[in-house]
Amino acid sequence: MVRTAQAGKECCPNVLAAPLSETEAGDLARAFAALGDPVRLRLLSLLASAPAGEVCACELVVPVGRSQPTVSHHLKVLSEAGLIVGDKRGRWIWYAVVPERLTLLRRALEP
Amino acid sequence: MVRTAQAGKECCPNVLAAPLSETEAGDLARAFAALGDPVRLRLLSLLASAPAGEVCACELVVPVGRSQPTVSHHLKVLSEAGLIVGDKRGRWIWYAVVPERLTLLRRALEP
DNA sequence: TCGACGCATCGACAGCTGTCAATGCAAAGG
DNA sequence: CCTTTGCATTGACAGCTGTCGATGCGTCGA
Repeated sequence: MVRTAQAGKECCPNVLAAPLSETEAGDLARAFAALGDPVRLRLLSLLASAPAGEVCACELVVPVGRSQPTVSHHLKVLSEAGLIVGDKRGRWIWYAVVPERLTLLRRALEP
Repeated sequence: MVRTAQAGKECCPNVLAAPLSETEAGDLARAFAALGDPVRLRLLSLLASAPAGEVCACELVVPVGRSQPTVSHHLKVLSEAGLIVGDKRGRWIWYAVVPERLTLLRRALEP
């Protein structure tokens, strides 16, 4: 497993500090690409701004105005990018953001 | 002189604070999508880590290992996303990052 | 057991994207 | 003037991506 430094001190590659290696650039690019879609940004926003910090997937379809399969697809993309996690409870799946992952991306853009 | 929107409060949409509108999401998504490519991230990184803060376009082709038209294309994408600016001097064009733009994206990911 | 429900997967399709060779174009330099 | 140089644009193409309807699969309630 490619444990490229998890949340720590010299934790993450920084875009603005030194030239990125190809692998660093590839990893970061996948994460940013996951943010590069308006529907996914809105999904992320809906999850983060929910009082409970998590939202049932069934409540995400209407707000974003896409079909259920499309929403499911976007949730998968966000999930594979490590930006959200899903918790299955009975028939429902509750999704929540992974703040550490967002922090890592924010750090990558720090001066 | 651009004293619009007192820089502090409603400066920029935040993904994690409240549900994004479609236009906000679209605008942010375009910016993040520009970061969603390893070649563009490396270009950005090369510009930012340059001692002079800017780099001649002619010095970007070899490091990223892509053809000159491809590099030109990526520079255009970054430029249209407001992440970099080009300054033409004689035959050369010197590119530099726009730190304010990156700060705005970082803010969008703040808790 | 059975039907309804929630979510994922599949198949298909249009549109977008990254890439390069060829070409165009403006700015020096001769 | 003509040539060279640096960069952008064009045309073309394969691969990826967002989208939806149809379908499959597991989980509950009746």
